[in-house]
Amino acid sequence: MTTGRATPAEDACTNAPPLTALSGPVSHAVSRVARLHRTAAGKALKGVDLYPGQELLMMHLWDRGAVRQTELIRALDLDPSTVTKMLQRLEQTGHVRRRPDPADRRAVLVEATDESCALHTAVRDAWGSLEEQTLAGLDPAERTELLRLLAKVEENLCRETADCPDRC
Amino acid sequence: MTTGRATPAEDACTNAPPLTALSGPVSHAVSRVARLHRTAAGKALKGVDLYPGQELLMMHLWDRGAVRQTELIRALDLDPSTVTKMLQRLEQTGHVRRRPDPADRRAVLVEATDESCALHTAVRDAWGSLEEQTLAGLDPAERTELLRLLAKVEENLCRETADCPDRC
DNA sequence: AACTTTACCTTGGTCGGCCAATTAATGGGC
DNA sequence: GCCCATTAATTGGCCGACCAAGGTAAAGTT
Repeated sequence: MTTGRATPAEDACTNAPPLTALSGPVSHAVSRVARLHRTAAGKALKGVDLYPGQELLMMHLWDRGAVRQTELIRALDLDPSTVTKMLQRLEQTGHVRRRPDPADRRAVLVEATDESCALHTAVRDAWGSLEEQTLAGLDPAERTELLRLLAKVEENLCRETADCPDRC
Repeated sequence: MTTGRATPAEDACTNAPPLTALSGPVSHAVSRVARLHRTAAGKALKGVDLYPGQELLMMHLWDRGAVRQTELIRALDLDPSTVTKMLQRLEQTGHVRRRPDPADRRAVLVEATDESCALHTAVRDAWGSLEEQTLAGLDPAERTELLRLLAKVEENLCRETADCPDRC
């Protein structure tokens, strides 16, 4: 099998019977949709001085006020180091302020700056239109069905991964 | 409003009426599912010497044999620079080989190395079980429905973003 | 009180992604 | 034949995300 020529693309490896797009249709779809969605979010947030991902953190701060970093880590389900670095950048761009927690000298309290509040509505609108764009052409029944199925999938992935002590 | 205590979390900003989780339910769900899915893929690929994202590129190479980089860029819908860097790393780890395209001196032909073919089935199995884990508890009708809705969403995001000259 | 464990955060490194700008080769119009 | 637009890749810089290790402070044990 090493010397035969066959069709140019075939037998590159073992004479593989199946093909990419069929091996995990939903998995592939999730990947693509996620990246497209993130890109779209990035564009929607273009004029807001926020990078995709930061808006979720800011939303949480706008909603909950001053919180300690651990809370963000749990709420956004991110790695601690990720949050640290995001906050460093957000602090540098003036969207966030950090101060030591008087009640626990290990902890840090984080809150949105007053200036950042100007972005609040802009972000809300951006996410609104993003949601609308995402769901265009889906009737209400389909939307709730999609949400239900995604929730189920999320639970599947979360449970089996088993790194969610309390979120599930 | 600076001195009042109110509820601890409220009025951090404008007295915002709505709240994070409600602003874009599907968008949030997509984000979370995507990250969980990616993490799960990473774990499944842990013993395979591949990082999440690389497996899709390799799958394409295994399926199609030697292709030029442009084809990967279009097939995976990634930025050219992303593909370049991924290939540099994959080349360094010995999974991929690059050689100049004799027909076009600008282009580069990429193909999976023979060694990488050992991973072929492992990756296929990993994605198979990942797919199964993702869809656990969904009956066939729900699966096809999910797939259909995701395709619709993908088209929405792809069309409006309008950076897909031919893919849509 | 002294020791051990646990919790909170940071640092350094690596990857996948994007954008902007560059180089090099091809191809079309004239 | 010559110039110019197009296409193929690369480089550098940035961000989100992860892991592994480290340092400090709090809580629990004995």
